[in-house]
Amino acid sequence: MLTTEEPLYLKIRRILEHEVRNHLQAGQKMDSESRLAERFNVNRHTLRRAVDSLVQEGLIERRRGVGLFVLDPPFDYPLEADTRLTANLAHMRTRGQRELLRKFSAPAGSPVSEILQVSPETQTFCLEYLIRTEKKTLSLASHYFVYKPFEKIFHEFDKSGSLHAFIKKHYGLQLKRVSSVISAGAPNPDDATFLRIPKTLPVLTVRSVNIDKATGKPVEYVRSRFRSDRIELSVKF
Amino acid sequence: MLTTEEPLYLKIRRILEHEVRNHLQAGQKMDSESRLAERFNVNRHTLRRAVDSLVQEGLIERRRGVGLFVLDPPFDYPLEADTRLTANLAHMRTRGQRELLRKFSAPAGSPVSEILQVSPETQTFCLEYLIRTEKKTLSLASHYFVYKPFEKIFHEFDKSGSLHAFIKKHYGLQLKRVSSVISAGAPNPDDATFLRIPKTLPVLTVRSVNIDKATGKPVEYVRSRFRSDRIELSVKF
DNA sequence: AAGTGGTCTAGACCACAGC
DNA sequence: CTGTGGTCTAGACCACTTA
Repeated sequence: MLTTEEPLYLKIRRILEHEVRNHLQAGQKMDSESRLAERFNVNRHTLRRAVDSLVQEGLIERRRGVGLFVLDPPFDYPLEADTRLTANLAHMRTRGQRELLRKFSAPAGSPVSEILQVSPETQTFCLEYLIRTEKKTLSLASHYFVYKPFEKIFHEFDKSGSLHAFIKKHYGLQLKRVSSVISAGAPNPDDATFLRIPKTLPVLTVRSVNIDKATGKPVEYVRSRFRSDRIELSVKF
Repeated sequence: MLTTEEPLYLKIRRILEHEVRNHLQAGQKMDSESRLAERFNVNRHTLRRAVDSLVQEGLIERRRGVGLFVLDPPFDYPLEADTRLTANLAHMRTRGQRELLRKFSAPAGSPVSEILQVSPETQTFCLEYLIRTEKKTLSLASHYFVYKPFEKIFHEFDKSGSLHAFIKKHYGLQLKRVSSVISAGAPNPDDATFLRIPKTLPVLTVRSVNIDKATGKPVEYVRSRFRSDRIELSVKF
């Protein structure tokens, strides 16, 4: 079937890559593997190999039982950080819209309970936001509080205003960030999906604790995950 | 043939990886794919998939028409999530020995010249250190200075003391860090080699500028790259 | 229940390197 | 020539997601 030519799966790969980059939108669902195999008149294994290489390069994503999906193109994967946005770590300002992704309530569990200094069984809740500019996803922020006195936040806070302003207004507490810990690593699957990035692109994770200025007690635990291709963090001294 | 277990090719992969890492020498020829498939009682395609992943990780190499060969570096592949050290970003202290890797002198060039506020042709030099504890590599630090008044550092400074103390003693300058920018990404090939990490493990990069406290002029530019599996950064407020 | 991606088998032919 | 890795096909069953 071949005559010292380019392998079939590479040809298909190039066609698919072109379509993904130029004609499909990020997040869009693609044809299924069977359908694509039919279309190119190849065995599904051959088609699969082409898809493998696109997945490997982070252009598309497989979701088991669901289908193939286009990821955000890592076009702005530049050597230099000139196109990258800089988030100010001290104020944790990321210019961008905030969109509530999900909120849920659960027992504190292992990492959160120590940080908020409560027992692991204590009910807590979490507000999770996606931050983006225009159509570009930037980061994911998870805010943890103990449920007990702060349920008003869980039930009444809407994204429009400032979270800390809401807390000051309803609880009279002024929050203060005491420390942040910065790490880097592969995203967990959920985060990768929401941030629309391949699992090969690292995320910058910032974990910080906000205390009540008056009592010094921890009130809020924030875990933010930034796309490392679009965000860098700056610290002033 | 399967019972909700680990896929066959992953089991085989683990066995092969163990053999390659522990029982085979670098450069050694391995059994052929057919022979290995026979040995594990699997189809050649299944065996091939196991081999694929080892090739992918750079442990072995395929030579068409010849065979499989073990490659040189049996890099350790650690997932040391909880054993991570924390470096204090404010003082940039990383507990560990510092070892001079290389030093060189060259025109400032594109990124350095703007930061040190000199022309790109201005001669500068760089001291590069590897930081580690015991046998564990932690980070890589590159210190840039303009050559003009600071050549004494280049020629006389030895690793034993503190760099900033040396500068204060010989130049009467007190350095002050003004800002740091933190980013994450894949390591460049050189850095990966010195840090002894695979290209898939992200590094945390901190770029900071130290100015002369008196004049406010930039004196030193430091670029540090930390293994993201062993180091996280902490910032106090 | 239907459709999707994930794994595995069986067999075939090819291009390449070395004897 | 023989043996190697590289590609391709055909068909099967599985686990997972969604409706």
